[in-house]
Amino acid sequence: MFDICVLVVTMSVDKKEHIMHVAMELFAEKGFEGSSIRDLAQKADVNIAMVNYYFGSKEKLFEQLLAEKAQFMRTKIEAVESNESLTEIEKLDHIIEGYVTRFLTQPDFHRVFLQELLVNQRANLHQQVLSLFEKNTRDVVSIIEKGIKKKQFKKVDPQLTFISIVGTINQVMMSKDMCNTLMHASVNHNPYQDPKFKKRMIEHIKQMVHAHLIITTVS
Amino acid sequence: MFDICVLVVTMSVDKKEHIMHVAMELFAEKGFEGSSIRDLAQKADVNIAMVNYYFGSKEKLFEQLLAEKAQFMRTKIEAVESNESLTEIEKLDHIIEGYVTRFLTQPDFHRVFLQELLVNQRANLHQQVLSLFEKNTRDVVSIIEKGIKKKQFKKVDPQLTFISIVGTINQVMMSKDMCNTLMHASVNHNPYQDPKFKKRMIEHIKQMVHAHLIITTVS
DNA sequence: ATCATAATTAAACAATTGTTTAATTTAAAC
DNA sequence: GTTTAAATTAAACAATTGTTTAATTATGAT
Repeated sequence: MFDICVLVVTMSVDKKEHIMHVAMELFAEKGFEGSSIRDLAQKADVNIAMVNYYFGSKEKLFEQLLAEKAQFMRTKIEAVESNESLTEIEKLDHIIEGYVTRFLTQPDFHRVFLQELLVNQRANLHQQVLSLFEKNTRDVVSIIEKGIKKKQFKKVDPQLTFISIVGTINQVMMSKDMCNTLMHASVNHNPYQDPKFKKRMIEHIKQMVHAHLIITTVS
Repeated sequence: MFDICVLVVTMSVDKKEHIMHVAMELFAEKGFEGSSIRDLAQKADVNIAMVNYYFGSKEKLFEQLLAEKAQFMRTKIEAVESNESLTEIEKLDHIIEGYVTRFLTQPDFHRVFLQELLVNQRANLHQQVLSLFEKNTRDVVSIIEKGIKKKQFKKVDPQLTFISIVGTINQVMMSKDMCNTLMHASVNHNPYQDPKFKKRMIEHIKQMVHAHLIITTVS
C-alpha cells in the first residue's frame, strides 16, 4: 500500500527522472539495443509517447542518461589529485576507495557505461565514454609517474597499472551472478550492496597495488 | 585480384564458416542486437536467406559461434594445471601467457564473449558463458590456494587475484581505441596484432602477480 | 542425359521497432 | 469560471526486424 503511494508521488513530482531511472535499470540489464521503448514504458508505467515527449528520441534519452551521471566519476579524482598534502600512495588509496565506492553504489550506470565502451554502434557516445576514460587514465598515470620519479615506486608500467585497477573493478561489475559464485553466495544476493564485498574489493586492490608499486627496502 | 580470388574459393569451400567468420566480426563491433541479418548478408556477400538456411535462426548462429570457440580457452589451462613438474608460480606464468596470447589472437570472439557476460538478454547464453568462466576461476584459484598452503604465496584473496588477472586483459579487450591512446598509437593501429603490446601485457601482469603473491624473504 | 538433392535467390511475410499525430485530459493563471 | 498551455493518451505511421516461401539454379550420382 505505502510503496505504491510513494511511487505515485515520486512520479508526479518528476516523471522525467522516474523514466530515466527505470531506463538505466533496463539498459543495464538488457542493453540499449535490447531494450524497446514499449518495454521501458511498461516497466515505468507510463505511456509509450512520453519518452519521445520528454527526451525527443530513444537515443537522446540515452545520451542524457550518460551525460548526467558521467561527471560523478570525475569530481572525486580531481579533488584527490589537487590535494598537495597527500603522498602518491595515499592518493592512489583514496582513488581506489573512491572508485570502488562509486561503482558499487551505481552499478546500473556503470554497466551501461561498460556496454558503450565495448560496443562501437553509436560512434558519438562511444567517443564520449572514451574521452571520459582517458581523463581518468591521465590523472592516475601522472600520479604513478610522479611516484616513480620520486623513487618511491618501482619502475612499473603506469598505464597498465591503471588498467589493472579499473579492470579489476569492471570485471566484478560485469555480472552479478559471477560475483555471487565468486563469493559463494546465493543467486538472489546482491553483491554490490554488500559492505563485506566492498571491503574485500578495496583491501584486495590496495594490497595488490601496494605490492606492485612500493619498493621493499632490504634491511 | 588475388584477394578476391581467394575469397571466392574460401566461400565455395565452406560458405558456412565464411558466414560465421563475418558474423563474429560484426557482432564484435556492433553487438548481437545491433547487427541485422541484412547487414551480415551484405558484408559476407551472401543472400539474406542463407543464414537461416545454414543455422536456422540468428540466435542459433550466435549459439554455434560461441560454442565452437568457447572450448579453446579451456584446453590450455587444463594442460597446465595437470602438469605436475611445474611450481605454482610457473603454472600461473604459463596461464598468464596463454590467456594473453589467446585473447589477443581472437579479439573478436573475446569481445562477443564479454558482451554476453555483460548483458543478460539471452539467459541461456549468459549462463553458458558464466559456467565457462567459473571453470577457469576454479582452476586458477586452486593453484593460488595450493601456493598459499605451501607457504610460497602470501595470504592473498585467491578469487579476486584471478579477477585482477582476467580483468586486466578484459579491460584492454574492451576497446581498440582505448588501447591506442594508452600506447600513444594512431587510431588506425591494431594493438591486438602488435607483438610489442602483447609483450608489454604479459610482463606487466606477471610482474604485478609476482609482487602480489611471492613472499619477499628478508635477508 | 536424367534425376534427385542441395544450394541459392528474390519476394513476401508477420511482427516489432522508434516515432508521430491528433484528440483528450489535467493543471494553473487570470 | 474561463482560458491557455502543458501533460497524457490511444491510434496510426513508416521503417526495419527475423523469418519463410516458392521458384530457380547448381551439383553429383546413376
